[in-house]
Amino acid sequence: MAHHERSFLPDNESIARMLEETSLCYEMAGVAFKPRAYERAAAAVRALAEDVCAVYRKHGREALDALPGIGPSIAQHIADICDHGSFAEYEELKRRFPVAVRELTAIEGLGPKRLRTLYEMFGVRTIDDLKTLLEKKSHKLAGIPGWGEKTVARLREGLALTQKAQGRQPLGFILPLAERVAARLREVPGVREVQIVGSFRRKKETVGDIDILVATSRPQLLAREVVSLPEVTYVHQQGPSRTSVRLTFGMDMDVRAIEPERWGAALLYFTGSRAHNIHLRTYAESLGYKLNEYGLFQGKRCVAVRTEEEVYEALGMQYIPPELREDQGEIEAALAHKLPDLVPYGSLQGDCQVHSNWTDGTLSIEAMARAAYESGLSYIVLTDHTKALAMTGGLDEAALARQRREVEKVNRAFRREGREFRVVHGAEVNILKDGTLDVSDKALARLECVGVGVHSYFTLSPKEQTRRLLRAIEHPLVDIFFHPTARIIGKREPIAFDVETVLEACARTGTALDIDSYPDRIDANDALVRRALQKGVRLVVSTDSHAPQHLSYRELGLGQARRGWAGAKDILNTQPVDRFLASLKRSRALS
DNA sequence: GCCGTTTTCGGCCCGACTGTTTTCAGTCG
Ligand SMILES: Nc1nc2c(ncn2[C@H]2C[C@H](O)[C@@H](COP(=O)(O)OP(=O)(O)OP(=O)(O)O)O2)c(=O)[nH]1
Ligand SMILES: [Mg+2]
Ligand SMILES: [Mg+2]
Ligand SMILES: [Zn+2]
Repeated sequence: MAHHERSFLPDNESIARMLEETSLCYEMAGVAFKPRAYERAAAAVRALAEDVCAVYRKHGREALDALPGIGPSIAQHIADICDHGSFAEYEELKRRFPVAVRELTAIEGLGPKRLRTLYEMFGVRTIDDLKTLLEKKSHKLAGIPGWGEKTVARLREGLALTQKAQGRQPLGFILPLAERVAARLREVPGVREVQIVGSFRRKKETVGDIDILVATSRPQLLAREVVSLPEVTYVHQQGPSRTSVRLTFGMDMDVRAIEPERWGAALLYFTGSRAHNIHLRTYAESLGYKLNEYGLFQGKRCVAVRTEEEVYEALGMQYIPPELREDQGEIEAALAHKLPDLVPYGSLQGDCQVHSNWTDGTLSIEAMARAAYESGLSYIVLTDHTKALAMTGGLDEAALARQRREVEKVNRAFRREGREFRVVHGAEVNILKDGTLDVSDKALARLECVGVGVHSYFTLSPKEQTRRLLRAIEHPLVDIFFHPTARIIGKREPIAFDVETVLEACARTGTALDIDSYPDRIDANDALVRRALQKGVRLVVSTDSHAPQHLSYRELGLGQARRGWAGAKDILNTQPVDRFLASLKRSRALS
């Protein structure tokens, strides 16, 4: 085939969406098992740090086939997408169901089967079509089997609610709200234990809803209390064991009640992920067990239920930390007793990216340092912006020199007080369009730690962007590559570059990759961390704090590091300051 | 369509809530 190479390759997200659409169309068609296969393949594409098309171009179709959940057929489909923008089966399904399946099935209560009826009987292809049908022609639905009055009313409400929904939100922004609701539930009589579970417990970068598990002796009372919480604006469902509601800030909340004795099995179920649960249950079945939220059973006999540890143990596995439960190889690793020792929470000794009011931070260097000290750290790297970021009052070489004297003054104060804390003088230096930096080498050499980041020219071609990043990473005085994709969740797409090449450059030069923990950055994220570790890249965790309350975001960064299978030894700032400094590129070059 | 857990061919997680189809389908967690 004379295949002309497309210059703008589809990104992983759009490929994953095509695979999901295929899955939904097969569900509409009533085909069994293929939907799950396409759904798994979509998840595999999303879990990839590299562009799947780049993998295909570099390593061929076999490399796609080797990915878990992707076999020969879907590998060919992906190859076709990369080469031609689509694949035959997809086009065929879209001809049969020329319907906005993802948008329409996102409506609460509307799934593939009902959508098929709406399309085939009333020609509903879009949300607007559905609105018209429900607003102006709903009499047409009367008398259709399975479309009673209440069903139609629920669909109408579902549509309105879905349009008002906020969508996925950064974990760090929603966590305080979820904790407030959880605290209220702890006050309900009969309640023994309350835990926020689902994607919160797994520390996913964004959360789609709030899932709360409650151990209680009085489930009915709990349900009544849930629906009368002040934050609740709508009740989706209310049964003896599960209540589902919409909250004031546009998120849904699922509360699951369970008998206290069944805590472990229920926690396992409600923590997920769905893919992890399915895999675990399938494996349990192969051993002759049945696993559900009430326990692990052999016939009628309950084999394990009290704790998650018991359940994993009974299945012959190591305990799998929640952050790994994505069906990305953790079950196989746990069976082989080869899970990594994940970096513990609370194990950071320093914060590698902190701003002061010398640029766009809110506090003085000293005040920020004291806040960091109080929060339990023993050092921060002060990383104010440099001059190309004019709107932040970025520092030039002279200002950096003045700032150094201030840093030393603060450090002397800590020493005088006998407090084990120091400010490391660094900067967040801009990578210019051509990969050069906006500060002279002489000034960089005088700093103790230099981080670089992209703050401009976000939309260069992947080739240009890669060349730009390589030049910065290869600079001998650059220690850390900050927020590597520069994405801002909900606001700015990640920059496009050749991930493999850039990570190899980091590994080769000893440049550390940053996990920026600010909630709408989370950059590097889980997928990129995992790929970086496979390439031998070293990491740091930073908060990008501009105010003292941001310092606690470092635990989110650790959560993401854990999701990327990182251990303490992979993260430079789990070390005390001397060893941290000695492990930076600039020091290693000297020794 | 994928995969090796019993199986390279045969099986694919399991349960809650809703509406209305008197026995279950659809949707969702
Ligand atoms: N066994 C099983 N468990 C499921 C299924 N769907 C969801 N769960 C469990 C695992 C999920 O983590 C948990 C909560 O469901 P959610 O839909 O809220 O998903 P989750 O919180 O993982 O992600 P989210 O951020 O809400 O999109 O319920 C399923 O199909 N089967
Ligand atoms: Mg959830
Ligand atoms: Mg949920
Ligand atoms: Zn920055």
